[in-house]
Amino acid sequence: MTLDTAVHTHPDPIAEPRQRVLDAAELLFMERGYNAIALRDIADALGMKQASLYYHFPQGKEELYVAVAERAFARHYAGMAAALSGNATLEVRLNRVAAWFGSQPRMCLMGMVHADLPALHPEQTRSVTQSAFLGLFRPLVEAFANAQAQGEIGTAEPNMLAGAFLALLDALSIGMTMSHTPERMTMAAELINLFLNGARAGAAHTREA
Amino acid sequence: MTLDTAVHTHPDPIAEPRQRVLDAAELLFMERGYNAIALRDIADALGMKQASLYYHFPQGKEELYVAVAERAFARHYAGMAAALSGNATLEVRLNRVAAWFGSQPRMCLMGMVHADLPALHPEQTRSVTQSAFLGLFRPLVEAFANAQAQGEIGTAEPNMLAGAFLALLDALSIGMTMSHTPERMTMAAELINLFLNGARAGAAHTREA
DNA sequence: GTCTATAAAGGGATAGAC
DNA sequence: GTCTATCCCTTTATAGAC
Repeated sequence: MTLDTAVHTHPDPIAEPRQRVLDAAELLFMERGYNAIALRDIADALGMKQASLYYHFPQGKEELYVAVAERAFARHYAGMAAALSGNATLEVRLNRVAAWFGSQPRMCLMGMVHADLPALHPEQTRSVTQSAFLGLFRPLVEAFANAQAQGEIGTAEPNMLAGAFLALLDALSIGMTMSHTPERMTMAAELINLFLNGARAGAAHTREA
Repeated sequence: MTLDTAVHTHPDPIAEPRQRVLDAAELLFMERGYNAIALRDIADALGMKQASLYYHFPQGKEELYVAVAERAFARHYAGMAAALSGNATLEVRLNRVAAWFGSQPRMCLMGMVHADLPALHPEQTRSVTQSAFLGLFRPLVEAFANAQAQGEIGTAEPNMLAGAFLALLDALSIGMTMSHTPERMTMAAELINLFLNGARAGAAHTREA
């Protein structure tokens, strides 16, 4: 399966510099958020002047941010599909997802939903939200629903499981940034282990029964 | 136990208007982040002019933000202590924590760490981080370590458990904002149930053994 | 304690040369 | 494709009247 995604299907000579801009912008936007980053910061990272960015993204900052987000979620759509494919157990799949997520530029999902999306025009907010749903949330929901059908885990709401799992992945990248990480993948595996044991055992929202 | 915290020990006639400013600022800062909120927004919410804020917080925006954060974490310090006190099971305690957290103004912890703290001067970053640690993180770490000593849960790293639990609480408030909530506390209880089952079962970071 | 007025800086965006 | 120059709006912050 072609994991290098649908982004550069043919090495369009006009599309390549655009990717360089997106790369630099993604690092900054995803690291510190839409409001914290000035176009000037991105231009500096590229060794160019702020005004030059308007050649590549005539609509300015918001267009650039949306393009960054859409591209990132498209990449995740492919990466998640690969991570969740095949006949492996849910545990193996989730560890693949964590590995994929960790291999990507840091993305603070919670911060994005909380602070970035509200700063965009409503239509853009909708679009980016949809991409995030398709790229990250839905694949997980389906994986959990699948595992339930196989009896691998209990009957907890798949939407909740997906949300909780994404929250843990999100926290993991932050925890890594802060604490002097005791081997990233070790902690990911421990977290997944914890999560899966919970999903296997409990399930239904009744515990007083 | 006096849960109305150590904030207004004596109704200082000079401290009250300050609290009103902090209240308005907290709602906005914690809801959308440091960079997204202008002093003007806060002044508007208070029905006053932007310049007037400098009477209460002469050092300006950063001082105001830090004061908001410190006060919020001090409140959490008290609220968490109350929620985790007594002889109840860990499950009851964690549900009390979730209830407490849900009763407070929304605070996007992940977004804060990710986007707000880096925008402050290093010394302030340190101070706020410390308050967050004391108010939220450490109490949970101790609760988990305690539960482990009692054999209530397995031997997973308490730091990791606390981080994961906070991440879930964080995601819960966001999930509530987005999806048309199927009863907030129900979902909290389900999440805690899942989390606890995981903590009870697994524990050690060895699963291939 | 709050206001008006204004300085000073920052950041998004446009025009036009090269 | 990138630059310089500039416009203009927003935001932080200060000065001083009331």
